[in-house]
Amino acid sequence: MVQPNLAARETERRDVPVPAATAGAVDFGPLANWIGFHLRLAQNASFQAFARRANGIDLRPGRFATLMLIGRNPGISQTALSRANRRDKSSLTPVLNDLARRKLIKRARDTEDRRSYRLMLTPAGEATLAKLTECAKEHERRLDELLGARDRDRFLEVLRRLIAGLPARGNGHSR
Amino acid sequence: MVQPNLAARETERRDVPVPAATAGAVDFGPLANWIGFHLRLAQNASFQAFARRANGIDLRPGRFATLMLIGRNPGISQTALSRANRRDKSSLTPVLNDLARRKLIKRARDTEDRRSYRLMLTPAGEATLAKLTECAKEHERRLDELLGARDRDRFLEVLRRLIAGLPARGNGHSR
DNA sequence: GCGCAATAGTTTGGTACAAAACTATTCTGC
DNA sequence: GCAGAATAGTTTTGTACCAAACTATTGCGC
Repeated sequence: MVQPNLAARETERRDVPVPAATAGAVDFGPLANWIGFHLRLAQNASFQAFARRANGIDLRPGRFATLMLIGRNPGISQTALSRANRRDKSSLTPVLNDLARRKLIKRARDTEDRRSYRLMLTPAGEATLAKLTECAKEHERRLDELLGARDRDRFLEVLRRLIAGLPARGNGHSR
Repeated sequence: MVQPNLAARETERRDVPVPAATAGAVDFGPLANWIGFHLRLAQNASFQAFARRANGIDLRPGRFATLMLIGRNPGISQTALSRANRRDKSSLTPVLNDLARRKLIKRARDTEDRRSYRLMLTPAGEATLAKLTECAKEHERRLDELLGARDRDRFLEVLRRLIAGLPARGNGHSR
């Protein structure tokens, strides 16, 4: 807990004015109780744990939601997908290019509105999605272990409240 | 509940053989109940809400934690800081360069170990930190409104459990 | 002392994202 | 029908991050 001085090892060192920082403990100040900070850490930890689990597969968690949304909504447009996934549509272009290059999705021009694409999974995409879904289920099971089923539900509900209640980019007043 | 103003206004388009995707509702499948997905959305929303609030100031939320940790731990080294902030040390270099360029922090070589720097705030850095802290307090108050004080505490506790329980990069045994 | 492992920080290369400017197509008012 | 607004997607630019390779300094074994 409280540090033995690493200075004392040597013979008498000079009385250096070392603050706690250099030793073990770091003072987080108000950070220690702030939601935002912990949200970042938790999201990060969850993301990395999932990525580690899905390591055998060639896709990272960011792509997973994309694949799932396409699989569940065949024919969806890029704009609708980007809204559902809460990512800017411009972020989607390179992701979809990559997924198409790997033959996991197909992009067909909409015959009625030739501006849009209609996205859908290829059989290979379905298979990859199934594998990732399995990884995600295990991941969620791990989270359930950590949280317990009852806490988990409340936790999810609170997350939803935050998501709905905080003004996202254009939210609050559409222009 | 959460019915963002999608383009649902003009739902009655022509009699296109449209799957649900193109119209208003998107099927999220299992995503709708997965913690990881909602963590990402919540973190994102919180981050953006904070950034919006701190708009007058020239610093974004990423820098805020850095400044706070330096302010609370004067003389801290870059490595210790990166560990506390859970960011790779290489990410820190450009951030600190920028903060130093703006005269918000000072970097002094440690006289006893000339490899390390000892970081501390300048008076301008203290002032900026104070302003940001005020923004963060308001932000947290907003979160409290959304969550209620009781839920908030449980929520924070659950976040901590996640952070501690999920294997971070090198985690499992820190030295 | 001398070499070698460990440590502090930087550099390089790559990924993921957003915002704004751009192209192509469709819709609306008249 | 045609000018201009709206919409779908792409490109460009800039930020934040990580991981691995690198430099400089320190500590360790002998």
